[in-house]
Amino acid sequence: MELSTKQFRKRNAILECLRNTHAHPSADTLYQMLQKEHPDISLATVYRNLTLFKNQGLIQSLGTVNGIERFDGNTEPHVHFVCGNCDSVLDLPELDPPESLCSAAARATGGRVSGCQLVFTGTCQDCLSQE
Amino acid sequence: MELSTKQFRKRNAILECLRNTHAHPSADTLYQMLQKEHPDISLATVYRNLTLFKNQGLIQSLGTVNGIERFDGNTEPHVHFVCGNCDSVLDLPELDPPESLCSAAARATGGRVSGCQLVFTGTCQDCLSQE
DNA sequence: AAATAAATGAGAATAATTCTCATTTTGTGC
DNA sequence: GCACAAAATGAGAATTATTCTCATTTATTT
Repeated sequence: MELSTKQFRKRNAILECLRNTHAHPSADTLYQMLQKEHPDISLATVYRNLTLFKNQGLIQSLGTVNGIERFDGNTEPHVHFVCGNCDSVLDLPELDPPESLCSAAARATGGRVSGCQLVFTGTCQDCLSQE
Repeated sequence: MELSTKQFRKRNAILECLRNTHAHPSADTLYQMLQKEHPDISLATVYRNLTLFKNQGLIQSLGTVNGIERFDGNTEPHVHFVCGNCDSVLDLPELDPPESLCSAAARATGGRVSGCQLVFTGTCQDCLSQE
């Protein structure tokens, strides 16, 4: 049987697009990236499905950078760097993620710890060289 | 000479209020806290001065929790815990802040690292006991 | 193929934050 | 103390990322 593009839900396209980039895009950036392949996609659909994926644990939110939420299709624990100049987000696979400290954090709070995030901030290499 | 309340700028009140709480409040929460002493304060003034303090390094932003920015009057490096149920933010002074890893992060990125944040997420003790 | 359920598009609604501008307060020089 | 300039503030409008509504389209089930 033939599979036309239309048969694939846009939902899958959104997830794949996010998984295939290291740019840690916002909903709107993702929307623009998707328009090449899906010219009729709606921004609401992108938001809707990102929320869905988040709740399902298929993706993670990095929180907001300059008031805009950023997403990561890689749910493996890893460390991030955020450039305060150009708002780019980089992975730092060289550094150990702090998951091993979760139990200590749970002990300290008396609550349940389900995740953690380590984020460095500063100026990225590209922005530094353009000064 | 007598010091009437009016002589004190609201700016100072905002900074003091933030420094005297461990609640990591939002701008609006801070606004409500301030209204007892300053019934005529404006929400815009709270936002304005928080932005100012942030730029001056007098306070730090914790980023957003559920789309709302949270602030911390304590600029000493320390670890945070965010409850995903009640949105409360707790300090974890028991855990080592990750500042020592900044140089490794700078090496990994090739950029300049000016700060870092370690945040644990989960369910706080209070919310756990209410289940 | 009919009926039901799920997903989507378009635009309106919401809400946190920022902006504008008139007014008030503070600081400075006389 | 008084006139003037500079800074801070209040009130509400403007902005904007995100969510919601609902009619339509697409997928699934029988």
